[in-house]
Amino acid sequence: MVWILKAVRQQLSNFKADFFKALAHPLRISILDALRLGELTVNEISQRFSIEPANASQQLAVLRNKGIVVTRKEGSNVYYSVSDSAIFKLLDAAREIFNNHLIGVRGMLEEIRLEQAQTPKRRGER
Amino acid sequence: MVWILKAVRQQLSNFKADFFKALAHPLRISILDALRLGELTVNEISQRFSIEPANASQQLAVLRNKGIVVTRKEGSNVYYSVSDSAIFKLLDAAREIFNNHLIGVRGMLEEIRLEQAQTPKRRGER
DNA sequence: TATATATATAGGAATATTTGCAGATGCGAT
DNA sequence: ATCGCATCTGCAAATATTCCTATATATATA
Repeated sequence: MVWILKAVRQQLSNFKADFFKALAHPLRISILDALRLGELTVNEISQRFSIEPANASQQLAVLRNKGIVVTRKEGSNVYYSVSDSAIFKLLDAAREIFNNHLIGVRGMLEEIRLEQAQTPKRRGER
Repeated sequence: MVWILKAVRQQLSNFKADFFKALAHPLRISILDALRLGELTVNEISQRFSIEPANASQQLAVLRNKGIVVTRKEGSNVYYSVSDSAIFKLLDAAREIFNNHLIGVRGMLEEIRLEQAQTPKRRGER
């Protein structure tokens, strides 16, 4: 009957992996950071990050399907908020790891430099 | 000059996302859990999880590229260990979230059920 | 009722990831 | 030097994800 334990452990790993997969997207990370200050509607998020409302709704759906965010409907608006402050604890732990080891900072600066060199931004552009 | 801040924030989100992406794999989650008790060689990991050594090495390379694990070479063996105990803090935070909300438990049971019923595969089911 | 707004979902093309396997590399022993 | 072992890397097919467009649904307003 040991195979049951193995199967459960494997399934647990699968679901932890799915959970991290939900976090493994730049836009979704940014959205969660924005939700630190409180709930936001799809429209507000789409405006804040200059993306299509459909795209915002899609990314929020990914977070919602994993239970990371919850919704509250008011009129025709849907307010999204983080379901559990432990989520922020997790994000803080991630930040601590970044601070400890400066993972990828050199590469990050390099990428910014390349990005600007490829598509030079004009003055006053947001 | 505001675009610099935006670019930095976006790059930070990119790198956090890459970090979570490295965690977003069942095998890599299992490997990190196994590394809680101390360092392991590629061979030990491949035996413990019944996978090809090449596969173990590949998954460890993903973790190594993100600085999540570090290596120590001794003879022809390479010992892997977690680089920062904050990693375990993060995994614990993830576990707390799971315990708080039982994220995906319904889906987990569902998947186990489907796995058992996989032999007679049904139409229209994912 | 019709119309506009807010959100959700379906489909598809472009892109990225996973997986297993073959070959390459490095190291110790003979 | 060759052999055996441990590890790493490259390749390619299968699979999954992203992002966009179009459409659907629900709600408020005129």
